[in-house]
Amino acid sequence: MGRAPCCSKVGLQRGPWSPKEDKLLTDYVQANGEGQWRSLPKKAGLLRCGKSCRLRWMNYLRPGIKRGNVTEAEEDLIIRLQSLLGNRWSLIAARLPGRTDNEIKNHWNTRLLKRLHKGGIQPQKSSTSLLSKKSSKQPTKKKSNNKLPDHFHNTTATSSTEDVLHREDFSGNDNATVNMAQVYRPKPIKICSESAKSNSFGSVASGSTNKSSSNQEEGEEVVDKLEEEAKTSQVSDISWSSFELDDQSYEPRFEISDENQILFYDDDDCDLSLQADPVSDSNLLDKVYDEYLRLL
DNA sequence: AAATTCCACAACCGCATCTAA
DNA sequence: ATTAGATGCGGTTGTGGAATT
Repeated sequence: MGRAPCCSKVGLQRGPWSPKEDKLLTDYVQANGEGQWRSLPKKAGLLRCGKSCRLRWMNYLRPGIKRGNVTEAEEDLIIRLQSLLGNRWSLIAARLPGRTDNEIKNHWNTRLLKRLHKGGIQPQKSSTSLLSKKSSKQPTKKKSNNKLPDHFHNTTATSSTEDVLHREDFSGNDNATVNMAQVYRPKPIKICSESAKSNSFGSVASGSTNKSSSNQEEGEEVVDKLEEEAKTSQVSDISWSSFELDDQSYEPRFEISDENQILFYDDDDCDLSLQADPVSDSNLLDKVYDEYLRLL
């Protein structure tokens, strides 16, 4: 079904926001909260379209937004997540506290992409992400997932064997820009075999970006295998720290720390000190996976 | 110093998805 | 089941400043 424009553009202000407009919007949202974007401009005395207001608030005025100075750790995380998720900028942004999807997207398009190309690397597009099975057109958007508890936002379909990757709750935690790229809250992640072996520039170059269908199918097999085991009441026996496929053992690119944080790490060439802490709660992964299964 | 090109980023646009009537 | 409004997302464009010629 087609849609009419979100608002009539007649008489509306466009282009860069003035400080006065910013203040009007900030004051209104602080007083009334987010939402109702369509009616907000009128109520706030702004000659802007609701979409524009939402974008301005989300990307620039919202408290806790970090601007500029993207650290190497953050860049590395962006690259890894992009190789894993494709151009799901909102998902990637959710793992970088204070960063917005727009900023990450811009950073990727203007810097990281060029850097990768310079290195002869062909980053994968959205349609070829390791977690993409369907079309490249917004394959995993499931808005209902936002109704899940904050710490367990599921950003993909949960009613089938689709790829699953959970959004974490990072509110109030601002540690991810230090030396360690941190991801908060363990999220059940269906791991493709190749994704488990890839990371950053090197791994992107090593072939995870040009995944053949067979490799993708391999990853899906792993996912299916995990689910199959879970269905046969062997959940507690599933180890998320490693798994096997065709007599080969694949190590994940992350571990879950005792602070419920997922820590990405490299195996050789990473200079980001992304060392994994030992998992102190041996049942944590099973609990997380249980929670994931309940959602299914 | 002026003109041109490059670059980074803010903002816009169209569409997908959710939700309520 | 259908429809329309609201929201969110990703791709793309416009623009101002920096760098280069």
